[in-house]
Amino acid sequence: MDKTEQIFKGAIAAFIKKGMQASTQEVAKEAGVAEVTLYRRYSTKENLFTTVLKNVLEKKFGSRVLEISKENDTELFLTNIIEDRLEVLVKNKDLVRMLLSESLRGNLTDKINLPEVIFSSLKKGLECHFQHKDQQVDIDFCARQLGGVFLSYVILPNDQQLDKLTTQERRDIAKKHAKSILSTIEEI
Amino acid sequence: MDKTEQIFKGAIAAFIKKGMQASTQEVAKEAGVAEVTLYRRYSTKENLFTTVLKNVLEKKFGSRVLEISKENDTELFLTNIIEDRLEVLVKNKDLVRMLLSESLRGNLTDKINLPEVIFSSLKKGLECHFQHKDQQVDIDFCARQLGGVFLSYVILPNDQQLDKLTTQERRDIAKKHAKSILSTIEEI
DNA sequence: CCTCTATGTAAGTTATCACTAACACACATA
DNA sequence: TATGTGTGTTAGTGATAACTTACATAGAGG
Repeated sequence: MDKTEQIFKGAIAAFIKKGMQASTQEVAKEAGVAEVTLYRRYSTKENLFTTVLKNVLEKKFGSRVLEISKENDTELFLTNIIEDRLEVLVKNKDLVRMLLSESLRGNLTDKINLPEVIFSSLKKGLECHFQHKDQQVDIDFCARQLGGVFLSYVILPNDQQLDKLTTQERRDIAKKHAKSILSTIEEI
Repeated sequence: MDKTEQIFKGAIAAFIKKGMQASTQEVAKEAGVAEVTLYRRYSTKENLFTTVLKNVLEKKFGSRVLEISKENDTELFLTNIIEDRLEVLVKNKDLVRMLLSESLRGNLTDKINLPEVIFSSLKKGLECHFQHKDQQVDIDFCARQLGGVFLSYVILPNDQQLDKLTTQERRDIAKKHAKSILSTIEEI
């Protein structure tokens, strides 16, 4: 089996369990690899984690936002973007929570800072959509509302287990949020 | 000066800087107290932190939600609740971010788990308000929307420094969010 | 003056952790 | 066959941290 793959998986597993405080020993154990191998390949623990996280961020959170933003109907566009991102975030809930926890602590560089990444990608999508429609909108406010929706499902308790709902039920929820956000958008 | 006060302040300062990983040495230094004093009083680091945090949560985040929920006009009620909580959260932003970070990591007990505390207190306020009005509303969805607003301002990057706005500007923002939430509430 | 309580100082214990060094082995390629 | 590359094993270093122990001191109340 590919050793790099092995190490990445082990590092993520350890990272999810303990955050950046996960010891290299734990990572090695999870990965089924000698501890010294990690140092030979990545020199330091910090380098190991940033390497792994950059990779994960691209692979698991790769954004379809720009593609979605071509949809011309704003309510549909918002619904799609919420549905899409919500699914990704909730499917990787543990990972997302750890990334949020670490970025709140200021442990992450800009490139692996999830709030930063999400927020700017949302803004780009919104800009693209509304530019297309020649509509002037408070992009920041709108992106903040969208971000708030995601954060609420990742952080607040009691989630009616979003991943256990049917596709249609999830879509209904996304639509409800979309309508709410739409109500604050004023046409010129 | 009161030693207990001193210790609490030092502990919070250290906690804000480093989270629960702050060493007892650092706490002692911040508090201007001998390290061993902390152990004599609180036995363990964990006990020290939970004691301090319970105290802080009551003192700094004490809720006016129930009082506010008596307001009969729903838009006004929502605006007030958003304005009130947003001010508290943003004024203690560093502390809030640390509390969120630690609770995401599962390091906190229920009683000092900020998302838990905020969410349930919001739900209580909403229940109270709508019961009063004999109106049936999806309390969970509504509380989640409110929570999302708060989280978005605490976690997402914000250039427009909420605490630097005038009272009126902040109120306008609260009102905008309130209207958005109101739009999802249907009367019977 | 005596005693009790809260505190400080200083030293030490035990554990963990990031990181290194030395050696051995397996395998591929020249 | 000889050599280099990547890996595992084992041991070790130096730092830090939670927590303890022993002893000295300062102030309050009897």
